[in-house]
Amino acid sequence: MGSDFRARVLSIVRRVPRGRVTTYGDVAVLAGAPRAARAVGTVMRNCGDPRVPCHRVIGAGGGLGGYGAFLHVKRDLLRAEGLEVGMTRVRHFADVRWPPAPSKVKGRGNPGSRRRRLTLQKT
DNA sequence: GCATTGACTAGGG
DNA sequence: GCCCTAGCCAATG
Repeated sequence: MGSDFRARVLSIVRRVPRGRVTTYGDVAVLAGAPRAARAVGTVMRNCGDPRVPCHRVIGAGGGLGGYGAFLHVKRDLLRAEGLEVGMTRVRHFADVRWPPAPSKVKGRGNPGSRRRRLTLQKT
């Protein structure tokens, strides 16, 4: 395997149960790189593994994200799994999200929580 | 080995 | 609620 990160990401995505979805950021966290959400997208693009349900990986907030030139296919696949998908968003996102948000665990290191101080530094 | 790109994310307007 | 900006990481040229 080229990169351990890539294999790890694929492993996690494979564990996503049918009828559920996860975000690039979540996969990145599970992969051990909470800031590598973008890299996760890169891995997905070159998943190279048909058994990896890369279509279950969507963007933060329920956005479909991307699927090359077959975004409509991704939308259809999610709908086929019983999910309500809008034009560019997945409905009931919080309900179908995976993994289920732990209530006891508070140490949730969100990716890029506060990387920037202010955007008004233009002066 | 450096520079650019991309299926990302959150904040601010 | 949509558009733009800033930062991070891995892959590709």
